[in-house]
Amino acid sequence: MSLPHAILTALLERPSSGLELTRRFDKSIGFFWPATHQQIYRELGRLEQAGLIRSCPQPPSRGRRKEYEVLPAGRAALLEWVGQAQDPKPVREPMVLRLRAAAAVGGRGLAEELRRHLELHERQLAEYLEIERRDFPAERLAAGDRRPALQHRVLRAGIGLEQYWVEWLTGTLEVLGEDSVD
Amino acid sequence: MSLPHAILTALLERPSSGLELTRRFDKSIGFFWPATHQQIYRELGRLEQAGLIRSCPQPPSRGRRKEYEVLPAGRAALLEWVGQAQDPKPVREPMVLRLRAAAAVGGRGLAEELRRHLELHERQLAEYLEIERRDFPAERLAAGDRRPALQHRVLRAGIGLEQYWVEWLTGTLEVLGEDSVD
DNA sequence: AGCTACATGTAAAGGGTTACATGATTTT
DNA sequence: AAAATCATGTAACCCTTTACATGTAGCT
Repeated sequence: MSLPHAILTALLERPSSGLELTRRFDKSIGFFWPATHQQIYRELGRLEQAGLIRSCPQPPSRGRRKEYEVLPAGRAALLEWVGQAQDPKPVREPMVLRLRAAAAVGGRGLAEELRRHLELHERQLAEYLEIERRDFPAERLAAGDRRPALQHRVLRAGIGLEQYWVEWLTGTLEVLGEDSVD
Repeated sequence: MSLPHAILTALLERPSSGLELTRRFDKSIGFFWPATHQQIYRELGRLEQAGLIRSCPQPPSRGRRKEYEVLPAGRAALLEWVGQAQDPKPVREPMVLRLRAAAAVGGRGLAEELRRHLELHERQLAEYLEIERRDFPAERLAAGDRRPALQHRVLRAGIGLEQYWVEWLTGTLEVLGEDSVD
């Protein structure tokens, strides 16, 4: 049940239409919870029916822009969700599986894939670092108000994860390169 | 399409019945691709129909143990999958979302949740390190044959990820603790 | 009027999760 | 024989993914 709460958070940060939300997801919240426009429209409908958000009172029609904002009940629901006990989502990482499969059956093409992934993760890392430079310059970090500090921790989670994969992939390529893989 | 290949890998390492596979998943492959017995039985049926595995020729009946082994076609399919181009799975991490929601709406209960997750990740890390001590003692690492080295990289992925979450959660708790969170 | 971009939505397929159902085997 | 346990399997639900469909607005 993360998507509806991700949407509530995004709408609290700024009221938006469905497509606008989709685009904002693509470059911020979506880093930790990606969603397509289909998912977002469906959830917007449910959230509105549940009375947690509302669309601006306009005659609704198919192709017309609908702007949503969070109602007090939505804010309350989000606040409750924040403190709920929820176990961490289990990891699902196919690349690691493929390495294990390669250990069992051999794998000629794997090194190339590892290099490709390394490049993808390096690119994502660079994007995160660029956002950090732009949104969290040194002086703001010293200021000590809580909100930017928390948002910075969110970004830091992404940075650290990408750094980790870069490191792991590099080390794995070294091991793989030590002798030819049949 | 990772689950069928995870199962093929496990069956190559050792032919097993469905329930046995489920238990083995719980303590090795499942660390990177968890699966319940329902998923596993469903996939075993599909893999058998596809001619990638076979069950020992016994009169099949509902409650009787069925042992599966990989056929040559299955090994070939796995080998092909290993080298295929597949983008990394996008991250989905609710805890990071919750932190971002807390930045927007406040969050009294979050610190407790962060501490609970910290403990869970510390426990998982300890389990991985125990496995490493048991299965990859120093002398085997020096030997230089490839297969254990690759399997060690798999375990190392888990260790590094858990270490990372421990570090991130610790740092986040510090930021959160600097002042009270409303 | 036709074209393009914008915006919302529907449909179908597949995987994961949870709860439940049933047959076989072992234990008491 | 009853109970507990092992083992396989069904069913329903939800979420995600992909492809497609429809309506609106602005421009030429």
